[in-house]
Amino acid sequence: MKRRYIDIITDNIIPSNNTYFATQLTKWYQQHQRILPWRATKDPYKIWLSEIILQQTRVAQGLPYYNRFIEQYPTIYDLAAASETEVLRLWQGLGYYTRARNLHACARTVVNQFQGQFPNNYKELLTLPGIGPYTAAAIASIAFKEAVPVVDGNVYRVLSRIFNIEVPINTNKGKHIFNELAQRLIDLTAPDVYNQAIMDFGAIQCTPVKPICISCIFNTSCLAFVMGKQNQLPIKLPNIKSKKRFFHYIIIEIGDELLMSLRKEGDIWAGLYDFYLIEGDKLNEFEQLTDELVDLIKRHQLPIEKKPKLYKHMLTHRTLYALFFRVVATAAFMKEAQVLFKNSEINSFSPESIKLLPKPKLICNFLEEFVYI
DNA sequence: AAAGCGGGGTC
DNA sequence: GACCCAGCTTT
Repeated sequence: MKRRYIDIITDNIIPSNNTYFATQLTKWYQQHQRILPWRATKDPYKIWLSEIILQQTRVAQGLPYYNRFIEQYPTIYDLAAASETEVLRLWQGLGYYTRARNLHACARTVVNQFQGQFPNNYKELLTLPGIGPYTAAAIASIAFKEAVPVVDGNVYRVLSRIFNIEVPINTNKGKHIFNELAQRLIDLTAPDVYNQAIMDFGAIQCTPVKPICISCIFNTSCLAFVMGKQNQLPIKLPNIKSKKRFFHYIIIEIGDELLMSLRKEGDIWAGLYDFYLIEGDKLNEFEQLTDELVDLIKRHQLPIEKKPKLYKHMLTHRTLYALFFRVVATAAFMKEAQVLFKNSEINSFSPESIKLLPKPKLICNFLEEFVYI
């Protein structure tokens, strides 16, 4: 009988139907598990919400957001009935805002096409917006006890160390091997407990830096620890270098209102509000900016106030440098400026209404520092 | 396969 | 500064 390549590799790591790992892990979990609000329920809505919030996000950072979302939207019907802007405002500060837009879209899909009930299996869950392989496995196993393994950052780390797997985790081959191994290790009778156990184990014991090997239940069988290389695993191909972007914001004041701009899809902060933005390949003074609105401001001879602070805003793969220029508009200026805004969503907002708009952290920082709201 | 997408914590 | 976090989507 022909054996698949993947079986030969994983057979070499661990025989199929091995239960030692799951048994030990579950025993550890019963003593050390974290008490988290989404664990006190089997409501797929709450489990789904927690999983979306926790994508690339630490529990400590996501927890207050989870509580606010449950308070604001106790059921999926409440979430589906909200506006996308309202959902983004509640998501403000958490980052990766596509998650919030997909969260909202998914709620509406479940309400409109699934009668308000989440599909109860991995394959169907995978078709919903914002639900990928990890999240589908988490919901299917935790809410519906389907025996599909979760493979997240914790699982890559725990398995790569215990079984000394040196295949890079951010490659298709790596993903395939870790998935295959995880499928062999999962407790088929309690996949919900097992999946949460391995993630808690990664978060509490087998941490990214300085894992607590001294008290680890696997410290006699963990191949990485035995070889003293737990800090070298998992292997990850190097990330791309961080690129710089240079933002020049023009803040246009009309009376006590400010012009705010709704950011479009296809760039960072889609769906959030900032100011009129001129991007360049370097930082420029106002006079050097080549832009229609700048020309208009010059023609009307409106005074420019350059804010003294240069903002340096670090994202994972971007470093943003931002300068802010303030202009007090006249009626004549605005009449001409409206023409330039015809293809954008730029409107004036009072300080009170600006508070309610979803905004990037950079813009929040600026507004706070210059006491605009 | 590679790139884009946030913000915060930690060393 | 580098790395990581209960990853997903698009190209």
